[in-house]
Amino acid sequence: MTPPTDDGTPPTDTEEAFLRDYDATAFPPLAVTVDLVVLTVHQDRLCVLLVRRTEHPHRGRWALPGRFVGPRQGLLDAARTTLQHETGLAPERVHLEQLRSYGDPDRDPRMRVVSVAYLAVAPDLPHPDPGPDAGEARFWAVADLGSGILAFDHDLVLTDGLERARSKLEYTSLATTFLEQPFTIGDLRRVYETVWGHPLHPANFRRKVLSTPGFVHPVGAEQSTGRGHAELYRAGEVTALHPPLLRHALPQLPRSPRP
Amino acid sequence: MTPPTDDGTPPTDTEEAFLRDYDATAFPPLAVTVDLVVLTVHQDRLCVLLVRRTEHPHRGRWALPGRFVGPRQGLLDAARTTLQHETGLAPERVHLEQLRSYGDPDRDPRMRVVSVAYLAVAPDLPHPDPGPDAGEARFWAVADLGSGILAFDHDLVLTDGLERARSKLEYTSLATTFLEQPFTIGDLRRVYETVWGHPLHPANFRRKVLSTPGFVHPVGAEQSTGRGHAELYRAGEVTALHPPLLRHALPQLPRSPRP
DNA sequence: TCAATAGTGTCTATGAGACATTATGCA
DNA sequence: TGCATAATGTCTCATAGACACTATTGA
Repeated sequence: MTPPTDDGTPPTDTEEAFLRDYDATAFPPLAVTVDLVVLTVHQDRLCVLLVRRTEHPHRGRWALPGRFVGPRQGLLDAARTTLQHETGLAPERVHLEQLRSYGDPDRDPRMRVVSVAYLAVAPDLPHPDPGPDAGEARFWAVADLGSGILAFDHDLVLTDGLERARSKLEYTSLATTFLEQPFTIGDLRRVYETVWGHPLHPANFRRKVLSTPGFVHPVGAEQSTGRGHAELYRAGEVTALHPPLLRHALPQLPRSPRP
Repeated sequence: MTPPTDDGTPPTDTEEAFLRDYDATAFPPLAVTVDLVVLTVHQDRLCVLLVRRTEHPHRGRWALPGRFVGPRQGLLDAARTTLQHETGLAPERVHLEQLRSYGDPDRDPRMRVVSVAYLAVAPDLPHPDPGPDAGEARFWAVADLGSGILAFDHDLVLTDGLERARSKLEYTSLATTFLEQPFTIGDLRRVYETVWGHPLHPANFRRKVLSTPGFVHPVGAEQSTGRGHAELYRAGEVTALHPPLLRHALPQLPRSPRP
């Protein structure tokens, strides 16, 4: 890391003197924000939380929820605050991880803004409940969003977030965070089918999930709503799946009618 | 994204007027840096590029190479510039990807600094060649670095970079970027063994690599240095490996002597 | 001649993929 | 009664993992 190009300050001897004389305001103005890709599955549709911008720039357009990072605030703190503010969800029920950062010099017309994006996965909300002063916020089905709709470079951020989520279903137990607990194997399979966008073979999916140690555990009860019966499970303690459940597998063929 | 808390500016009507009156200097001072985890394999050892700091803070300690991002500079540009400055490597021979960002408010004693870390993988250099005015820079074997050695939070950044590299060997063709081309299957196996830190079964490794379409292609020549003979290969066009080469596999058992 | 590595062949156990079948509860 | 889903069982094929064996070169 090279020192900043502040001019005229001769090198000092001790680190304390260096820091005392350090002129941080000599840097060109720059801001750091966090932006969130909050995903959920609602009625077998993959949905993302969007907010309508009430201020310039891009006033009136839809954008990912986000905020400026406070002067003494950590990045994850800022992401958690945004999540709480926009959804009201208890933080322990939401998966939250850093996605990547976006720093194109012209991505924000106001000034140089570097955005650290986070991916959040939440269970389906009874009411998608934005906070009191959060303005208009709602979940949109990802399939209904064309390109060029979102403000700033949020189309790109959303694309990266979706790919991260789809990829993490393969080798982690992320899918369980889309669900309320307890859930059935069929519920879990529908999460995979919805996020990946293609049907899976029910019998083989069930066998793979139950043969992966620590993925799910039975709670010893059954659900009798819906068709037939279904045993209930809770999420296991494992986060990394060995072996992984790979995409591009198990297209469900229509069954030929029996004679 | 909420608007900045600039006080006293009444809402304007058009986006142009808003941007004209926008006071970016009202933000608290903050800087963005890039830091690089540059990995290579030298003499069957996994090595990382470190530079000795010539300025406060942490003067005299070793750190990951990095720099402040220029006011009109993209993040990847800043990472490429740092790589060129510290190694003199042609950028097309180096794999470079964003790792993650670090934003603890106290990670730099000078001011609030958010660092965007990048992971670079380079082939073994004949001379680890730092630039003209780059100061002291050299590759260190990762195994020789204890914890608490590096400046700032670079121990954490290095740990994350190593895990990313180890993980990407499993499901991408990243390993080939550690090698000069052409290379032998044994060279490729030694990269895996060095980065993962445990021996692999030579015969099965060879079969897996050659049965993964697009991973490597034979160049139609043989190498006769070293023991025996070895066919030469170049990296294929594939970046994602299907199926992946999983870690935690193939410990090489010592062969019992034949009677 | 020996040692070390490259490369080939083969056996077995496991698991993926496909499909059949039965059980259960709702319309 | 019919249908959709849950759940179980079974068959086949591909491959991982292990190991034996030969070939080739340098010490």
